[in-house]
Parts: sequence; C-alpha cells; structure tokens
Amino acid sequence: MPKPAHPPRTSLNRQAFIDAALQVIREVGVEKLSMRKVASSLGVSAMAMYKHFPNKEELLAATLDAVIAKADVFPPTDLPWQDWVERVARGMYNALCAESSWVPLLGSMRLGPQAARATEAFVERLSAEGFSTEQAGRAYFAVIQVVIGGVCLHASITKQLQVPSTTEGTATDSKLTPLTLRHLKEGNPEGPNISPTLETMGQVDQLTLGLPMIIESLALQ
Amino acid sequence: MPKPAHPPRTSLNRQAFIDAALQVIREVGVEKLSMRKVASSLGVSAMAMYKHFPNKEELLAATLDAVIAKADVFPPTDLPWQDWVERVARGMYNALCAESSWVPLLGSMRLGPQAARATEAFVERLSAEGFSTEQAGRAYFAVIQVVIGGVCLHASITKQLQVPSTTEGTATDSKLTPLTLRHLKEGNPEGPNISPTLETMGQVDQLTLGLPMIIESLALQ
DNA sequence: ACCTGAACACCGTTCAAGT
DNA sequence: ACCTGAACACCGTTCAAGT
Repeated sequence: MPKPAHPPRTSLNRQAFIDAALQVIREVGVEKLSMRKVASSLGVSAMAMYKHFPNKEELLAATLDAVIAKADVFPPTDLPWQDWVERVARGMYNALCAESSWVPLLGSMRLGPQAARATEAFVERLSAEGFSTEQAGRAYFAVIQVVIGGVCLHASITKQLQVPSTTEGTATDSKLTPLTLRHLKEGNPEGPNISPTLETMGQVDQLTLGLPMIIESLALQ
Repeated sequence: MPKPAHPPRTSLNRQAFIDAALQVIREVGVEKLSMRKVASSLGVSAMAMYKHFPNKEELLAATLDAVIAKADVFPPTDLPWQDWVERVARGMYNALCAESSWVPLLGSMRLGPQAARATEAFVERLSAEGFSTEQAGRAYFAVIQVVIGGVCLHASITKQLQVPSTTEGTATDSKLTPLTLRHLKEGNPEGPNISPTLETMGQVDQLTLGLPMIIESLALQ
C-alpha cells in the first residue's frame, strides 16, 4: 500500500473547504449551499474544489462527518449505562437539532469514519456491560432510530407551527391547511379534542417520547 | 364563509399536476423533480403551474399529501389495539420505504390535511380504548418517531451498503470509508467484532427495533 | 499539482404579452 | 382565467488552458 508523501498540505486544503462549507451552511442552510458560494467565500474559483472533492455530495459527506466529530456526544464512562445511553442519545439529538438544516438529508447521506467511530464506542460500552454484541448492535440502532425520528419530528412540528397565516377563508382543496391545532379544531370540532395535545407537543422535547421506553426495555434484558 | 362556485375545474387541473408530479417522481426521484419536467410531461409550459401552485414547495407538499392519502394505512378496527397500532406503523413504514425518494425531506415538509386525518384517526382509536387524549397523542408521536427513524435508518443503511468499491488502498483522510462491515473490520480489528451485527442490520426490518418496545411500554399504562 | 474562465445543460421564478 | 416565451439569476459539472 503506497503512502502519499505529503498529506499535510492536501489535508489542510481539504479542511479549509470543509470549514468554509460549515460557515456557509451556518449562514444560508444546507439546502442553499452551493459549490460556488463555498469557493467564493475562500476567494477562490468554484472549480478549485474539484481537485479535493469529486462532487458536491462528497463535500457534504465530509462536512457532515466534521459535524459529527465536533458534536462529541460521549459522556464520561463512569456513569451507569442507562444514564450513559440517555446522555449519548440526548447529545446526538441536541447536536442535530442545533444544526437543524442537516435534517432534510438525514436519510440520504453517506456516513463517514466519525459516524463509524460512534457506533464502535457505543457497542464497546454496552458490551463491557454484559450485553452481547448482537444486543448492543440492536440497542445502538434502536437509539439512533429514536434520535433521528425525534429530530425529524422536532423539525416537522417546528415547521408546521411557523406557517404564516395562509390567507384562509376560502378553504378550497388548494389550501393545504397545516397540521396544527387550528386545522384539527376546524376540521373536526365534534371529534376528540386533540388540539391541546398537539399544542403541548410543540413544546415537548421530542426525544422523551420514545427514549425512556427503549431504555426501559433494554434494562429488562 | 364564501364557497367558490366551480371547484371541479380547478380541482381537476390541480390533480392533473399532482398526478404528473407523482409520475415524474416515480421516474427520477423527488430530488430531481423540476417544475419544467412536470409541466412538459403534460405537454404544457412550465409557467402554467404557477396558476395552481405558488411555488415548487407547495406542489411537493400537495403531492406528498396525495401519497399519504393513497397509503391508506388504517386496518380494520376490530383488531386488538396492540395489533392495530402495529399494523398502522408497519403500513406507514412500508409506504415510506416504497416511496423512498421522499425520505430526504421527511423532516422538512409541510404536512397536509391527509396527514392530519391520520393523526385524528389514530387518536380516536386509542381514546376509544380507554387512553386519555394526552396519552393517545403521545403514543401517536412515539409511533411516528419510530416509523420515521426506521425509514431513515433503512434508507441510510441501504445507501451505505450500495457504495461502489471506492478505489481503496490509499486510505488518506480524503477517503470517506462508509459505515460498513469492511470499515469497522479494518479500522479496529482487535475491538469487539461488530461486523456480523451490522451485516445483519442491513437485512433486518428497521421498524422491529423500536416498535415492540413502544407498544410494550404503552400496554403498561 | 493546483487553479482559472468560459461554456453546457440545467434550475426556480418574474414579467409582459397573448387568447 | 389560463397559458406562453423570453429573460434573470442562479445551479453542478466539464474541459481546455494557464502557472
């Protein structure tokens, strides 16, 4: 296996583009990031990036991995494992909610080495606690499932609530009333009164819905 | 509230665009759908759509609502509620996995009346079963959380596994090794052997990770 | 080895103009 | 009321050319 002689130079440049991408994302969001914007924020031609990343998707994958690395979700290992798992899940949830513009691509991104490192650390901890590798793996994915689901729910509910007053009154089929209290209130006034529940849901930490159930269920094994 | 005199004409045209959008999505995926493609598939100018939808996002929201309506996830109500909930969740999961090109925007889409109707039906069923509205609402969101998380996981794992052999050998920082057995095997050969677990995970129905835990936990209430 | 500029084939959306 | 065509301000990516 031939090792390249001068990784530092290349590595630095790569990192510079990733940092610039992170900054652009902070300013305009992931969905409006463009190769041209990242490049010009570095005072460089857009084509310069193609020496470091074969395409936009690869740049985004590398940038997401940098986000994951920075999140640093693993708490001290002297906690009881239930608390440890909870802390890990909450760390991931908070990191993703904070960088919420990544949410749209959660299901469609390639994962990098940092994501793999997280998997490893999680499974290692639970293995040390007496879980089988099989169990630990399933537990990890169950936690991830609940974290991702929670983040999507959080983003979605936030989105529904922030809908501007969509010039209602003429409720033709063309008006897409959002999933809000108002919708359900008007749509079915004699049905069960869901409104306060949904209203509350907007405030609630979406993670606390499923996570305790998962941990509780793990504890039985 | 003034009711418009001729909804059928308008409604039909709207529906035609939505149907065309569904067809385009089936062919090229949500992420490559464009106003121009939808319009030209109807043999019409791209600008024609702006009389029916204010922008692309609104067209997509209407189309997603049509998908939700067609999924028709509610099984007969004579099932025990645990089975009923499981069937609903599985129906949603399957529908979303089948139309998997929607996954990238799961957290960023506005929801339409069909989504609200689903919420209503779910809460109504659980209320009739003795749950409080509060409990039923939380149960609904917990199920949705697990479904969305499962779909994202499914899409993500599929994505990682289908990565082409990325000309490995020169493992510089610039190579983003995907989250696969290979990555973990090479990266940490002396650690716990996670590979078989991850390999299995690719086959496993991602929904079965968290869903039983949720239902089990609900049954205790 | 790295960067540039021009160019290609697309986008979403606006606007004036047609019927 | 509905549709069109041209135009604007963007995209990602390719390619030949520069140093």
